[in-house]
Amino acid sequence: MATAVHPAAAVPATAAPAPPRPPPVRAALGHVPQLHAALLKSGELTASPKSFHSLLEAAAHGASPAQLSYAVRLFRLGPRPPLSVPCYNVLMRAFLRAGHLEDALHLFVEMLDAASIWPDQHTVACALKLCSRIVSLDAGRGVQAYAVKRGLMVDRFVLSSLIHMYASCGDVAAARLLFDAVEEKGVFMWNAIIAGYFRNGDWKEVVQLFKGMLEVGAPFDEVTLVSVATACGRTCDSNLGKWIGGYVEEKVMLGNRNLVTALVDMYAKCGELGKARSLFDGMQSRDVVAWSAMISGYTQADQCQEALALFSEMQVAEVEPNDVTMVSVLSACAVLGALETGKWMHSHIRKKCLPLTVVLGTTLVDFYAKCGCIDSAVEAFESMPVKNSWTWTALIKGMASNGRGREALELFSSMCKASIEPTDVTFIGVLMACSHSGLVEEGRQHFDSMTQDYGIQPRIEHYGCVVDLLGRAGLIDEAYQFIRAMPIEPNTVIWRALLSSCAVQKNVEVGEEAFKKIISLDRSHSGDYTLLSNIYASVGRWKDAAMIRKEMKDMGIQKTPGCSLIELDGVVFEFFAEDSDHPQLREIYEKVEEMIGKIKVAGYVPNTADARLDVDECEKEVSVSHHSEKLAIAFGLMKLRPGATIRLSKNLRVCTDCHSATKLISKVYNREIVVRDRNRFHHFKDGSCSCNDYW
DNA sequence: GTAGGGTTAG
Repeated sequence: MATAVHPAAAVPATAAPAPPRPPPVRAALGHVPQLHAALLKSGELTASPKSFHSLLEAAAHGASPAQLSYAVRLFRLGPRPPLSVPCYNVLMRAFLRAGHLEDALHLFVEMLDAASIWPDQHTVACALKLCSRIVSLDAGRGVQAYAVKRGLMVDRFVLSSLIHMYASCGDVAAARLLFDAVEEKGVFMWNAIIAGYFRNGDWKEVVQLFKGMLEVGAPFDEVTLVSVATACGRTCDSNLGKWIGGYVEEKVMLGNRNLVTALVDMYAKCGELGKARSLFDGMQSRDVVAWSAMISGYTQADQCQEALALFSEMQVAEVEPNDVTMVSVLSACAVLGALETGKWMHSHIRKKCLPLTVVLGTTLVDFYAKCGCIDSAVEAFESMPVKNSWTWTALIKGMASNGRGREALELFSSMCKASIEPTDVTFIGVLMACSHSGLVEEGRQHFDSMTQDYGIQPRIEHYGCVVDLLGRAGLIDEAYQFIRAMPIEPNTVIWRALLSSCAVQKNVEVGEEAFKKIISLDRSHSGDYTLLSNIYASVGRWKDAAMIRKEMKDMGIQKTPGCSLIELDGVVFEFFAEDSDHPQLREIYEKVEEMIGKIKVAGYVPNTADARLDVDECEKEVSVSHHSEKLAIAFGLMKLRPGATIRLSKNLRVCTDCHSATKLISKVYNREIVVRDRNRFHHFKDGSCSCNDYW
């Protein structure tokens, strides 16, 4: 092998001694031109390939575009010694670092074409990185073929880069084959393979791999922990998650913001909101991702008020929210039915020109639909540049729950025409549409078509929709037979759907049967007893009705407290039945009395079937009048500007008494009232409801 | 001479 001879060594001994020169140093950034000039002047630049390489590297290492172009001129124009492979490598790395992928690619091709240049393991590692960046499996395979031909597959940098290339181009299986074949795996390889599974959302495999690492004592670093902690959150593996949390605290890694954010996310997803929050509060600096992680933690844990409160704090801290943050806060608004707050979020999105991504747009559609503003939902839907099956599904479900079944079905057929593949959830929306609008035949057809035309196996939720569809349409026996023929074991949701249909249809026999089934699975749900009792009462079997209520009382089954939410000036107020917490309770009760008095004149007769059990008969009327909805409506009448729509959302289904009362209130007070219950919307106007009393 | 990470919807 030829050895590069330093020109100084070739100088005859008799010649005058050369002045002492500093050894080729890597110049500090910014001193490149001076170094360049010095080397030119001494003649070393062209005489010493090593010096040229150092200068090139010094120039290429700089971060600025000016320095990179300096390096390119040095490389292309010279004066310089003949180019070596390391020089090419230096420039290629610089192109990659600067994100000039095309230039890097051209340089690589140039190397392959040059007669005297043989790309080495450094080049190959670089080229593979390039393939990962441009996500080109084909190019990556080509580079691998070259590496094999040149016997470079023993180099651990080449192997790591190759594993990374396959993993980031989506071929995790190929990455895994290579990975498994390597005996001595370093952190790079472990992180590359973990990142591959991470990218594919294969959280379980990420966790498995890490457990394997711990077993064999493989090395890991903070980046490994970020991926694994995130995966623990997604798989709810709180044991491993806590182990990582403890490790991070012990090893004093809490200064790593990404890692702590991953832990915040992990704790929140494992249900440890308190732990997540204390980590979050202890962070030295919180960027938008950290805030978003904590906010989404609250939203996903159904602590929506906390999510919105934290968003306010984020604004006080002057951290600009991004599209991801807005997704979480809008979902929170959707859950709370906080229309005004959500509208503010929407205008904020517009004002800040945040990108209307598919996810954000879908969240907006869902938000408006869940607030009963179906027209705004349609507007948001139409404004989206890109929609996917989630977007269509959100609107279909929104239409369905707002009682616009026909339109939901039309949307579904437009969706199919647009070649957007429906999913299992889409069909839940379609079946809900049929069920809420009494479209029995269409429902049957869609249910069959789902399996036959789309190969989607019905889940228990789909069966539930069909039971609901048949039962509410009065086809109780068919619904019952349908349940008996189900290939999967019916759960309480299925039997409950049947029971509530029986309550609507006053069917004692099947109702008793459904009740028995429910009790055998879960006897703790107060609503079931109420429904059966109501069925008895509706056919005049008062003794049986009373017996069921006594049974419930004896067993100590508590009614789930009814809760209604109403938003006023961006603040969400919560009302519970017999609420005793509100500062203006007296005025609210007076307003309720006024309301009841006025609607009685219009024909309202209290229905005490849903009254509390622990009061005597004459108090029941008062008890019913203090249902959370009536308190919230009274509050709305007191506080909202005249004529404004009263919107509330509640945790249970609307009871019969509140339903008939609200219809009359809408007429007597000439107000639109929109109530979202746990299943659907009721738009009350002029004494009638959009559900046509079918709910 | 190597790579890499955290937040989002029906």
